[in-house]
Amino acid sequence: MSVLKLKNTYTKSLETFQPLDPSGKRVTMYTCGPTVYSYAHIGNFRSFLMSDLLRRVLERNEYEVRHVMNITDVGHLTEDDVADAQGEDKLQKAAREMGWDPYKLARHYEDLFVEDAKKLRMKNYIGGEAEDPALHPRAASHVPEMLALIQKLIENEYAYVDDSGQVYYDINKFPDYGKLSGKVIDDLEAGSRVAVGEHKRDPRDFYLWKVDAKHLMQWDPHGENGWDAADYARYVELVPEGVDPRIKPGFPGWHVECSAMSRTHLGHVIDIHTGGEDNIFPHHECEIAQSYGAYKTQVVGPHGAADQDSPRHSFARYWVHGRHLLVNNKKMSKSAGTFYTLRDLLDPRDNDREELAVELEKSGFKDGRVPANVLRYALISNQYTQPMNFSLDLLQQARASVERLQIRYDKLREAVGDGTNPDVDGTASDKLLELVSKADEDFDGALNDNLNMPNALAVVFGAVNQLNQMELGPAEAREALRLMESFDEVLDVLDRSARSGLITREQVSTWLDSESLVKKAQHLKHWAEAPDREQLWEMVEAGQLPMFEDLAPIEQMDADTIELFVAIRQNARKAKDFAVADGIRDDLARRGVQLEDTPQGFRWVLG
RNA sequence: GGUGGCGUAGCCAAGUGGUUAGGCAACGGAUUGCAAAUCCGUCAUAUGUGGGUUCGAAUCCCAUCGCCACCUCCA
Repeated sequence: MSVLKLKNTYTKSLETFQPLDPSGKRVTMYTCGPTVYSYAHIGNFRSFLMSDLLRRVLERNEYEVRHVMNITDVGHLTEDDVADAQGEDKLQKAAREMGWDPYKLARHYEDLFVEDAKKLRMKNYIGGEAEDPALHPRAASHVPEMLALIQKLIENEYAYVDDSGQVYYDINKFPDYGKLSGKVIDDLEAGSRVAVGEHKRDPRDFYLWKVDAKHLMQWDPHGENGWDAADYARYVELVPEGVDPRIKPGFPGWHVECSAMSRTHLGHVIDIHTGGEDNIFPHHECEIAQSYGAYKTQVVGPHGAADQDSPRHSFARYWVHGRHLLVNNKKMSKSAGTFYTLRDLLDPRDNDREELAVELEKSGFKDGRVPANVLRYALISNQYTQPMNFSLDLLQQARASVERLQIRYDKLREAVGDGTNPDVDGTASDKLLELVSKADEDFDGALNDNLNMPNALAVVFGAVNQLNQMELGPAEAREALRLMESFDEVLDVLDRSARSGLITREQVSTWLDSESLVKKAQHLKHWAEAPDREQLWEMVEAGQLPMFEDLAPIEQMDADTIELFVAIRQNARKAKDFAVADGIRDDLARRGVQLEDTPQGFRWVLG
């Protein structure tokens, strides 16, 4: 097994990954999650999927990953910046515009986000993990922890309270501020682009606690006003002596939430912290400053004793940042019409994007909708260290790639069968076993090389190509299927249900010669009085096929129905009545069943 | 203005001194009643431009053009 290497933003170098856990098993990972004031867009999801990919690669390396991704539902201002905190809270602004309570708005968009995340197969929202609030902490529910941290900062003299009762971080106390982003802090022109807060000691100081009477989400640090009962009980426990009396009722700064929540749910020092590249400065820089100021968190580098002499004043050992997604090589822009939420692409017509739907239809997307697995593939298909230029072309290519994998997967599944064939338990050829183990290893190698997905996909398609050239027995198919499933543990783009089948020529000729065809016809529910065999043939021969008009919709297409039409079609083919045969195939296709003639028989695929 | 990054065939995208990664598209062939799928082949000895170092450069150096990001809300 190759060794996982990651590009650490902090050191700007490729580092071998080693967890902090002495047993070398457990890995802690924190991702800055969405601010839930609107729909998440595909750029957000590219970033979150990078974290999902990293997590899956860690699991492939047999680590047990505890992945926390927060929900920001308070404190993120419209004009947040390094020097001052002007502007309105993003959530509050959106809530005001919709005439909603900000808590309601946050939960609304959080719920929608979770729906989207599930569709994109983000593992931290699949299964039991989705239900674990500790893995998806909400900022507004962690005000006790944030105030405790703020109090620590004041006690340690890394923060100060101004006349109005607000709290600021004192940048000058932390010389390492700027180490993550590589910024020379003196170069940040003090106050030139932002209004200097009157009460700040240095214009670059950032706020930890803000006082604003107009703000709807408020907490009183010295009483029960604004508190959820359970949170307040925890607060009293966490800060029994109370916080600095000068702090006035208000709300927390954006940066402080991640320091507090990652510590609460993952511990003092964590292994990996991820986010989008825009988070590097100032958000993550501020998180580092806060955690160090309050708890003196520091890490020695991953390379062992040599680093003991120069610990980094960071609470995360590896910082991993994804580059942004662009459209037409520019940032997404609503005014330029290049802004896409996930929903816009999955279901444009339901989201008032008729033009987009038409464009997608032109590109061959059925009903103008992009399947979620195709979007997932597109968003993870290049390396996270490169900006991604999103386009319809990219989506089309992703669709073709996913289809190629799906077709191979389906055929392998058919070859393995339902497990009743005793040959499945046989021994696969050495050649096949070698192919499988090499592909699996190369796939690891590519992913472990800083998540090099293009190389990993080259391995996948190389293996598919080789498999396509081989005649596979059941035992070989079984091994090959395992390989595909192993790839898909990371990619997660395949439909793994039994969605295809093969009807042999022998089966069809049996049906044609027996009453079983009529039985299949009678199976169709809409025939109150099913035709007998003779009537059925009359209909077929007359090319009437009236059953097509009101055939059951796709969800009700089952094996019997498909088999009936395959038999009828085969009869027409034998009679060289290709118009009827092709008509049946086209009709089935419209109902979501692809039919293929192969030397072995007739293959059907749902989808 | 400061800092960082990128320019690889029609498109996407690896490769960071030495045997034309891979995918998509298009076209030709095999197969097929027609399709679909699959295979073989073509596009392809491609690397923004101009120099330099080297036996050898997409890869290193210099210059130059173009694009992007962060520094200001952002994933």
